[in-house]
Amino acid sequence: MVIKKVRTRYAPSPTGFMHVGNLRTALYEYLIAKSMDGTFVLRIEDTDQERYVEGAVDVIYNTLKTAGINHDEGPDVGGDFGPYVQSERKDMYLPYAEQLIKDGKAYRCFCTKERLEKLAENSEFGGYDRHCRDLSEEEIEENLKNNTPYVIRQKMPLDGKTTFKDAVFGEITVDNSELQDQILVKTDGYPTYNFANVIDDHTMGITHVVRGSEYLSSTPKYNLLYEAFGWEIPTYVHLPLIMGKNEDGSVSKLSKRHGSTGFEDLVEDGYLPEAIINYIALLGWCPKDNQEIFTMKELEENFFIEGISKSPAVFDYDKLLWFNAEYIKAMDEETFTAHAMPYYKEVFGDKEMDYSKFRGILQQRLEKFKDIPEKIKFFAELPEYDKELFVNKKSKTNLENAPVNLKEAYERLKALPEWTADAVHDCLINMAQEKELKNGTVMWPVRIAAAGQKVTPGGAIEILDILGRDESLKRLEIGLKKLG
RNA sequence: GGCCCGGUGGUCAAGCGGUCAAGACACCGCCCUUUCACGGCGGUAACACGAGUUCGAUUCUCGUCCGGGUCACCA
Repeated sequence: MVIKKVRTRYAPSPTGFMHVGNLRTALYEYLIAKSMDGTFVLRIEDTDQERYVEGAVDVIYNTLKTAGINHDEGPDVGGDFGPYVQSERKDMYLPYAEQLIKDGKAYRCFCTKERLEKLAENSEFGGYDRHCRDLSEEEIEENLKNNTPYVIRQKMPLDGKTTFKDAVFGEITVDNSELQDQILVKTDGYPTYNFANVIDDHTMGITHVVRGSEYLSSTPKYNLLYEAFGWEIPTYVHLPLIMGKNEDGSVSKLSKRHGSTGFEDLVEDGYLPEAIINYIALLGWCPKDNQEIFTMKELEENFFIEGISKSPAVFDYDKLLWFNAEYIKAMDEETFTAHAMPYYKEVFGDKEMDYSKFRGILQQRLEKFKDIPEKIKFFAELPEYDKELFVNKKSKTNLENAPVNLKEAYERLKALPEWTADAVHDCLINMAQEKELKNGTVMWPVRIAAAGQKVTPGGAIEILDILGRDESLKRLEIGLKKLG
């Protein structure tokens, strides 16, 4: 038995927006191919002339690239099955449709849009009444002669059932009477999505058709097409939908109204591409050992179709955020600083700072890089604050002892021969010991005076260290004045 | 509405006839501690319901209910 090499395809239409649901489909197609040493193909489905969006194809390229989903074949990289853009394959489809007409499996429909609209209004079920399915030769000839615009429809069987097998949902059977005589070729000569899809998948040798489960109910139509052509039916892998929470608590297919659902939006919001990929990989798929953090390479090695879930999954920003923080924590210094630099500049401009010290206080408490300015802006400028901040029960500080201890700390710090983190540390710790105070009783007022805010990344020592001697002492003086 | 699919804690999810029903996020508590965070430890919380099959059902079957998807000259 010859085992065919696995070929999957991602076939987005260029709308200028890359939804995470689509991205997850792309990811799974990629992973299915890679996990079986197969080929991943990118095909652009631009048969809808009216929806063409400038630059939309670039959005697809950029997204796939930054997400780390690299295609082996596609419009930009070529391949043996091109062209990879449907509009460039336009001429391929009509002959197939005409072949079907010849075989009695499709027919020309000359119905006007008006007639169809009326039909929809009057009928409970909607759908086409197969008016042109059995036109006489003469009628067809006449219409053709008059250049009456027509579409080509597929002749669905009127009775019986169609059964197909899906790799994740199992066997699904549908009554053929449910199936409409769907349009294969539009009046403008372009194929419909469904038709082009089948032709392209077959001619491109696609072995695994991976797509969202919203296509489950139209799959029998696809299969009837494959059968009509006598082609081998591919393996179907339908993916459970990604859902979004609505304001009223209900859920529905994730869409723009659920917030940032585009890959670019998410990145803009501060989520790292690796974190997004890692998160969506686990939305609807579970590894054998429950591992959570995955590199793309690990995903390629561990992915398996049986691990795909049947039930829809709600997109959870909290969990995504957790992944983001995990990825930040795992970064080496260079990577971290590269990501953080734009935000440092936002706060300090071109001023020289010791950024390695910022990494020290930030890396463990950052969920998104874009939170940096908010966290460190007090270094650039002492905020206005109320002296009540000096009061803290747990540290045993109050308005009576804070001025005393702060004054003492100030004097000791001022006398320090060198201003290093260690020196500051020893100085304050020694003071606490000598005075028989909790460390916190000394540290709290110092930190408050130095930072001017209750919560800070890092403690008193790190803050004094970064601030430097002059600025630190200046701020402590302000604090003393406030307390005095 | 017809058809299709799904239903394990708030969320993601293991499970695939016998388990005290994993784990992660979120939440709560304790510890660590110089605030916050990180880290460590612990806790609250689930098999939608009803029949049937079986010695035994979360697991298999059917029904009910709930949720979602789909019914275009859009993809």
